[in-house]
Amino acid sequence: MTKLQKETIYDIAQKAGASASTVSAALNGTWKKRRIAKVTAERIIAIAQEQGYSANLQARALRTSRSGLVALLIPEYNRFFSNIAQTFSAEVRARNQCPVIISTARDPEEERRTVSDLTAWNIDAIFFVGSVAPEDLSRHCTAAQVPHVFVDQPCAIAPSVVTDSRTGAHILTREIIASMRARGVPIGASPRDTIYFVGGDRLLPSTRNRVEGFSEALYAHLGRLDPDQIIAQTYDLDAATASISALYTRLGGLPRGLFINSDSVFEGALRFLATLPEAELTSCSFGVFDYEPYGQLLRFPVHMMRQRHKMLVHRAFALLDEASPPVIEMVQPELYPAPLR
Amino acid sequence: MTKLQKETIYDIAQKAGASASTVSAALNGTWKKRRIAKVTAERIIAIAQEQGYSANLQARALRTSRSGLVALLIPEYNRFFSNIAQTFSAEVRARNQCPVIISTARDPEEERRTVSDLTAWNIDAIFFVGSVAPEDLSRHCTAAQVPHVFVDQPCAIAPSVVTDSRTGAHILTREIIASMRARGVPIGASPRDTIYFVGGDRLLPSTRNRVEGFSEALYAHLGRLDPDQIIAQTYDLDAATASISALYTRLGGLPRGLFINSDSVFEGALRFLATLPEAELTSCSFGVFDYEPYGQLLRFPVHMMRQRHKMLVHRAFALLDEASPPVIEMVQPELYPAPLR
DNA sequence: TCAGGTTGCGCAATCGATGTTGCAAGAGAA
DNA sequence: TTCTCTTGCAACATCGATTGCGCAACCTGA
Repeated sequence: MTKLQKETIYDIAQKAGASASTVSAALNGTWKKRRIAKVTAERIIAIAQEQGYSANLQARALRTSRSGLVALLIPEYNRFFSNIAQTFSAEVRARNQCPVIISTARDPEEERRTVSDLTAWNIDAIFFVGSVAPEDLSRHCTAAQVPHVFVDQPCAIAPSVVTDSRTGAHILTREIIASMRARGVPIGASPRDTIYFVGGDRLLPSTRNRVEGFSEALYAHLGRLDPDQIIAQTYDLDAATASISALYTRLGGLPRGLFINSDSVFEGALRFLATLPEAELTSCSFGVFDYEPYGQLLRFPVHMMRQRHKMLVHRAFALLDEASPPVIEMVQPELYPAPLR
Repeated sequence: MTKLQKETIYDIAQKAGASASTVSAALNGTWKKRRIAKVTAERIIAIAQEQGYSANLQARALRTSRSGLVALLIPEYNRFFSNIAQTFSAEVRARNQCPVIISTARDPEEERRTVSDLTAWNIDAIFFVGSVAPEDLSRHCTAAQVPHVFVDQPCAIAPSVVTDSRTGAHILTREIIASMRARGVPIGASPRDTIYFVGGDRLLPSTRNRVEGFSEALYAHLGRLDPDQIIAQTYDLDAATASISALYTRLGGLPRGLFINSDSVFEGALRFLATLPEAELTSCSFGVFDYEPYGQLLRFPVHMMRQRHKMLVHRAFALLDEASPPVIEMVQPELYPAPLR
């Protein structure tokens, strides 16, 4: 082992009998531009290698005001966001930058603080996934001249890539209806003989669109829709448990159809559902707007809409690269129907 | 909005009619030490606030050689690691530092590169979770004088906090045995009438310990154990699917008991299991060394061992804080028996 | 009134990498 | 031989915050 104090380009310069600027040029690849002799560059590179030199990135970032960091902000670590994170990391690495992933717990204050932190770090770009207050964040980034994109939750004043929630919800709802009909449910005959929408935050565009798609599809089939059928105040897991439980009490049993918004809501719902006898569960057709592999193995049929996380991320990078104006790009989700039994 | 060029302490200094050093002291709280008048400090702070000033963190880090960043390295984003990440983030925030989470895909090369990157960023501390080559990484960190802790996968030369896999596996195995006995399985009567251990990498300590706990418990009950019963080369999801499928073919059906190592292996296994008729599944007692809430809702009974992620993280911070010597601290996991039906 | 102490703050060096500018040595042309 | 290019490299200022040091003004007591 060498160095107690970390090595600098000056140390390398001394060892190579060159100046710091020459070393810098040799190591960061600009030596050709700067007319450094090939032999000199190679000698320096060899020495740096053997000394295990690595540049002080703060110094570099301070000088160049570019950090090589790209951040991803997610609300929490559920399956969907984790998938996004995975794809994101790979993509950033491929570009020779460093991915930084931070969860902000759906807290607007936390989001703002994090963005401030990141801009203070001279972050090169920020990806916002499912953020709560897009416009506000976008303004911050613009002020700090940080390129940014929104994923999954659109922003009116910045490029965004979102799942086509409305179409997806429409299709998923029709799937639930088909499943109910196949089981001979007299749709609309009683308050229980219809579909309820549970979870998410109505104030957020993605939930709003899902509610719309759901409503349209159900209305198209039935000609009416009770506002009671839509329970969408929060993505919170515990709240989901409570909602389903309350619905069960109110209806005197499970409804015949449930549209569940997001996998965390599904997980919350399952906590309550687990307490019910099997027959109750199999009498209800479930649709989940998210994909959860375990869903296909449950004791009751679950239809799922999978968001294409890879596509979302790829398109987001594309928009960043082309320094896109504020547009909203749609990506269609994929239906995973319940397996037949 | 203000500034196109970002503000510096010099700008603030000018506006406050003070020097940069005074501004610096006022803003970072050292003004008392530096005998700056309270009124001066407050005036400066007020101006900075109203200008929306935020310090250039590279400059600070360059000068102080402390970045305020704390990193967490995880192999991938599954449920367990995501939980760890969540707990970690909260804890780091509470300490007024910035959490950075990076997944390294169980690739030793990637791990090394990431550690180099991080030390180049003057990272304040690194948490390694489930890392593949602990000693090597630890040496790197020590050379770069970066405090670090290992979680879930122990390191011989650095403080570590791990789940007591051996005891946990022992208990889980006994639970599987009890479940088989309750169903009247003649344990040991035929190759199918026993338990198989699937998944994980035997070369890694945590898997090795689980294999040991498993073997002990089974041996204690049966007095013998066939090496064939242990299939542990990888955590890979696809490989798990293949392993279970192969096992099924080999035995001419599912075994009566399965010890499944980790949730990703479980997910892989389920892909194959989903293709089997229900009766096959309910004839097997499952134990999973990980916790997956959906597990309790599957069409067959699953016993689970939950790792206490919060405790793991808390203890890891404690070891860091006390600049602990290389010790291995154990945390007991919690049994989640299959719900009765 | 003067030595000694305290209070309040600014000067300038520094962290390590970058890039502009300029200088010297050699190659070719006249 | 002298003059112009080209090649190869070093000096030095710079990015923005931090911090050791020192200076001036004021206070206190003798």
